[in-house]
Amino acid sequence: MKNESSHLKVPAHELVYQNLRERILFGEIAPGQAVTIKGLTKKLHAGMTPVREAIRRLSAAGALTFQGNRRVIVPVLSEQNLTELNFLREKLEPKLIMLATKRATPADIEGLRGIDHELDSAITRGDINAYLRQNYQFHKTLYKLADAPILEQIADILWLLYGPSLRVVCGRIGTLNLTDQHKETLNAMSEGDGQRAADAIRADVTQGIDQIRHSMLNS
Amino acid sequence: MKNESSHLKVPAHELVYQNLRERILFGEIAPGQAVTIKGLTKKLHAGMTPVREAIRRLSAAGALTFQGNRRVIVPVLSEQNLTELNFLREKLEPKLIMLATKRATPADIEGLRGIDHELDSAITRGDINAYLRQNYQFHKTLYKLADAPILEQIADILWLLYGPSLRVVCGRIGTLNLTDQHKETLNAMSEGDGQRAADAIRADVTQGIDQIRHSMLNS
DNA sequence: CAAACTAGAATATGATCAAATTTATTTTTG
DNA sequence: CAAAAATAAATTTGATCATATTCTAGTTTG
Repeated sequence: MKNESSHLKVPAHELVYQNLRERILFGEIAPGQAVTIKGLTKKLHAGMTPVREAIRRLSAAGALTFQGNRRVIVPVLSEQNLTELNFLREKLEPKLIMLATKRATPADIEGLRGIDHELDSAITRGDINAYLRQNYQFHKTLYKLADAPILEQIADILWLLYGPSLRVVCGRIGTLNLTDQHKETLNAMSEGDGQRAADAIRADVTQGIDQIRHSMLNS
Repeated sequence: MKNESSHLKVPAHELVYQNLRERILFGEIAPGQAVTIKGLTKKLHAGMTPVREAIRRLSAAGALTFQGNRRVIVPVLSEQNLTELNFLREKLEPKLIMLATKRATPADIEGLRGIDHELDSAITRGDINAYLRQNYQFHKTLYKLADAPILEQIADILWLLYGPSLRVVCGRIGTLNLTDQHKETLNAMSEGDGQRAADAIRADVTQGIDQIRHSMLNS
């Protein structure tokens, strides 16, 4: 007899990982800020081993970097880093959208509209945290629809590199100046026009990176 | 004072990571094969914590995957995975070559010719292990020349996904049927013709993936 | 100014406990 | 009775922690 899908016990190291990942992804730990093992064990009420493993996973993804000695920080993006990120996201996201468009059901698209609506609401409320989470959620949902595990894996990694800086930008310029191409993307998707959806998302990506780049210049 | 070696203090977890990474990258641990913590502690004469951390890092990169329960294996690529890998490598490698071409000195190109020569030698000797290492070395050297850390990071991850299967192919068809576009790449580079170098490397990439795909079909 | 000291953080070990797989044993059933 | 199924014991492996050791950086002191 197998134990059905009853109680799936999630190990501590996994929980710590997810917790820390979100803190980084949504800018709770700012770029440049150090992360210590001791500090996390206290903050997260976890043992040393789980924290250690979570840090290793995130540094393997580039979300944390070793600073020479034994210090670990959330990396600060350089101008060149942004160019590289833009290059990759500009190729990846349109591809993922095209795959997603082929597979999306009307219900899927409806779900995406719901997320986008929450996103708009967060923008008008000026709720940065909700904006970041909904924006991520929108893209992440598309990745899952695309059903392309390796592309999704890489896209996730890129988001970990790019997310923290997005928070910095929003903290600086607020949410009101933010725009997105999600409506156009969704309209194209519901017509099954993958190419147009891809173009829209490419604009969305580049716009996001440019906003970070611009914000970095006058800082 | 530090008495003995003024060498850099490389932590055990780093050594274990590098060791395990190479074992996976060059197919010493075949796709589908399981990796256990206890097993590695014995084989590598290391403690549990370092082994554990190395496994986390590699599974964060996708070089190891959790198989439901608590079993960890080197993943077996599906047809679709190969398509995704090809898509990414086909974008990445040409870009890296173009960047490398801009920065390469004659000495750099000479070094690459040396590696390529070793590679040819390995092919004619039928030395699969040397072939895999020199082939990786060739590309890795180009990545470093490009001086684009994020692109390099992603390229490294892709290599971890694709390397193990390359070994399987070579074990099946030997090295004699292998070809590469490295000569053409190097000639183009030394003329500063990044576009031509990019085209050559794109052919190299696609050819490599196709060889895996073909080998997978009749297995 | 530099050598010695010190505090704190990271690294590493091995023990312990829990979960899962394997093997052995018993029970059921055709 | 033998084959299959179910159960129980044994073994392996993973998760976590407490503890010891090693480094690093900062401070004191000669």
